[in-house]
This record gives sequence, structure tokens and C-alpha cells, in this order.
Amino acid sequence: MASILIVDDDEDIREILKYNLEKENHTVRAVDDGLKCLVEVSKDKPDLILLDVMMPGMDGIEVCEQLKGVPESKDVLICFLTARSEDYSQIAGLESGGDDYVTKPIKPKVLVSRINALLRRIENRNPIESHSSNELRINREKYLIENDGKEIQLPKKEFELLALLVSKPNFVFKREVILEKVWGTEIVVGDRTIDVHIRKLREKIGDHHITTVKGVGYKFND
Amino acid sequence: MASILIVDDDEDIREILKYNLEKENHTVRAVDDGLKCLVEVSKDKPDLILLDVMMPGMDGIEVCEQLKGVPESKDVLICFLTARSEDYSQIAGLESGGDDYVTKPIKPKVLVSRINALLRRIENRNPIESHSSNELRINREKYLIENDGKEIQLPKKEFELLALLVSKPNFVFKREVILEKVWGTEIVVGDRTIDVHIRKLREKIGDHHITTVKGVGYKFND
DNA sequence: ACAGATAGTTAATTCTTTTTAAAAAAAGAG
DNA sequence: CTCTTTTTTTAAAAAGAATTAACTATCTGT
Repeated sequence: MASILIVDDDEDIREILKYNLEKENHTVRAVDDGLKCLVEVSKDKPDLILLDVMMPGMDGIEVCEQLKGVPESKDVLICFLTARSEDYSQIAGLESGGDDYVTKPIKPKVLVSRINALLRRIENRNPIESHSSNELRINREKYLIENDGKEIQLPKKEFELLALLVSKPNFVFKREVILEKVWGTEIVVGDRTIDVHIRKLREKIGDHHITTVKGVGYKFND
Repeated sequence: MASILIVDDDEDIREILKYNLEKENHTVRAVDDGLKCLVEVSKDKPDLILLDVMMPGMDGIEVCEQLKGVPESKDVLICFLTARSEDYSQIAGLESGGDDYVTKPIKPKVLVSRINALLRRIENRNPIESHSSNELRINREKYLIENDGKEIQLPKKEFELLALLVSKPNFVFKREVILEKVWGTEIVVGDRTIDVHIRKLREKIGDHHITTVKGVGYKFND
């Protein structure tokens, strides 16, 4: 469902959290200190971060302030992990831009339900992740693409396919990955299906945008 | 700053909360049971409700479900007040649509900071009020729409549906979202219901205003 | 350059989703 | 209680999208 990053110096806690969250179908990563957290976020922004407050080196509050301070990561949800007694940190945590906190010892059921409540927020949040490249802009809200001024309506599958390619310009998406992301793991479609959709896209937005990498997949050219 | 409704059967608690929240410049009302809460909300919808879980008569969970079930009050923030030990209710509370909870005994500073964090949400929320577009104007007060001069009366569901679409011109509302916002989560209606209402709207205001995005939803064209 | 594999093309088919129309059910007014 | 209006359901028709099949073209390694 969502992509979650765990930041805690205690390996046991990381394990337990990871286990419980993956059971809920979330994609979970874990690191053991604040700096690694920042690095990880810059590589691939998660939807939510479970952030321990008390950590050696950079503490949770500081990490949170860093993240909330830059536009790229200011919309990541942050949930602090804090010892029951640390009343002050609860306040400082939320004050520093955190979205919620959970007290240790952590009860898995409570945690999961808290996290789901938090995640409901991002669902309602405007998905202006509207990816864009030089001349092409994907507008998820209006469900159309803007190609040098002109607005083009695309049917669902074509739209999703293009959105995927544009999301990482110049990155070659393997056919299997495309299948998984656009069609899902359950639906099985024939081999030529992707090709046909690619062709329709090329017709509508111009050949030069999409390149074939034989034996691998397709990419969108910036 | 915000309008808050306190629902708790214990007068002392109501007092303490009221005092602390008014100090924060919120407008505070308080009632002592679930039913009165519902009445109060229907009279004047608050931004946030502090809702005790354990109450004689209708309990907090039930009140929450009622509120979240109808479109008029589903966007009110609900923060449960719960005894530290009632682990179950914490979960049931958030599951039933609550947005957060605070455990008793309540520490004013924690509560205030929690509430402020919660309230940040509604600030970012887009107001679905009497929006209008070029030629079409929604008048919630008179409960009618003005289409190039002519005033048109619409029945409730049609009105709400149109109001929703017009609230964000060109934005594609997914069918699920439409159902949730216009019909609420409790009422379950067939999928074709939306279509029929859309058709009636198109009959009354003209086809060109509403576009279908197949497999996704509908949008209102500016 | 050749064989095999991989991708592109086109049109036909199949599936889904939406529209339409009509009528039943529910709510409300007189 | 009856008539009217609104809302929901149903079923058939239409439109639109996705998939496949059959064929062609192109690339890749030898």
C-alpha cells in the first residue's frame, strides 16, 4: 500500500516494525541512524517515516526538521517513536513538524492502526506529483497530458503507461516492470499488448519521445 | 482559531478542556452526551470534536460512525479521549474514522499540541464551498444554480453532485470519491446511480459541461 | 548474411464501462 | 391516503478501450 521508512538504532525494534508493517502490505525499508535516513529519503522518498526520537548522533527531532525544511521532503508523513515518559519530546516532536507519535513499548496493533489513520491523509492529499519533462507534462488531477500547449486526453491504460515512463525520464523500464506497474500482478496479458499501447502513445505524442531498448523495454526521452 | 466541540460526561473534564482550549483562542462548546453532540453538530458544524469514548448512552465510537457516515459531517476532525488502558477502544476508534486520540489523564500541553497538529490538516483542505465557474454558479444558500442568467432548482443529490464537480473545475473526480462525498460511506448504492444522476444533470445544464473519463470518473469543464 | 528472436503493425475480436430508457421504490406534499 | 417528486435499480444498447491474432519488419549474434 504505502512506502515506509523505519529509523531506529535498535535492531530488534526495526525487525518487529518491519514484520508487522509488511504484513499490512506496506513496502518497508529500515535504517539505523538519522543521517542514513536523510540519504535514503533523497534516494527514494517514502510516504511515511517512523522516526525514533532518541538516537545516537542526529536525533529524531533534528532529522524531522531537516526533512520538513526542504520542499522535496516536506510532505513526507513523520511519526515519532518515543518512550512513554519523554513527555517533552512528544511536544517538541509535533512542534518540529511531526504528524504523530507512538509511545514505546510499541503495541503492533496500535501502531498499525495509527499508521493507517495517518496514511489516509496522503490519499486525500492533492496528488500534484504531476510528473513532467521538458515538453510533456502529466496531469493526474485532470487526467490528461499537456504536450507543448495542447492538452491530450488519453485512455486509462495509455495514461498510466505514459505516466510510468515519464516518472523517470531516460530510465529504461523493463517489460516485466511495466506489466507489473500498469497491469498489476494478477492480470495476465499477451506479449503484444504493451507494444500496441506504446504505438498508440507514439501516435499521439510523437515517435521521438519513446525509445525502444530491444530485449529490455522502453524509456521516455527527456 | 477553530471551532471545537467537547463531548464528555464528566463535567470537570469539560471544564478543564474548555479552559485550556479557549486559552488557545479556539471557540469551544461542550455537551455531555453523544446524542447532544449529534444535535449540536447538525446545528453548527465544528472543525474538531473531542469525543470521549466511554459515555453512558451512545458511546464515542458510535457517535463517530454516525458523523462520518453522512456527507454533511464526514469531514469534521474527531479526536477521541480514552483511558490509557482501553487499548481496544483506541483501535476501534481510529478504525471507525477517528483522526486521533488522546489518553486520559489528559496533559493539557500534550492535548493542545495534538490538536494543533490535527487542525493543520483542515487548513490545507480545499474548501468545497459555493464555487462557481464561468457560466455556472452554485448558490448553496438558495440551493439553486444559476446557468447563464437562468436559475435552476435541483434536487438534493443532483445538487450535491454538481456542487462537488464544480468545486474543482477540470479535476477528475473518481467514482469512489463521488460516492464517498455525495452519498457518504454508510449508504451503499449501486454503481449506476451516479450515471443516472449525471445524465439528469447533463439534461438540465447541457451536455458539454460534464465530461466522462472512462474507467476513472467525471469532471466539470470550465 | 543468415537464422532466430524480438518488436511493430493492423484489423478484428472481446471486454468493460457508460448511456439510455423505463420502471420500481422511497420520500414528501397536500 | 393518494399523488407527485426524487432517488435507486434494472436491463438493453452503444461506445470505447483493451487484447489478441496474424503477419511483417527489424535487430542480434554468429
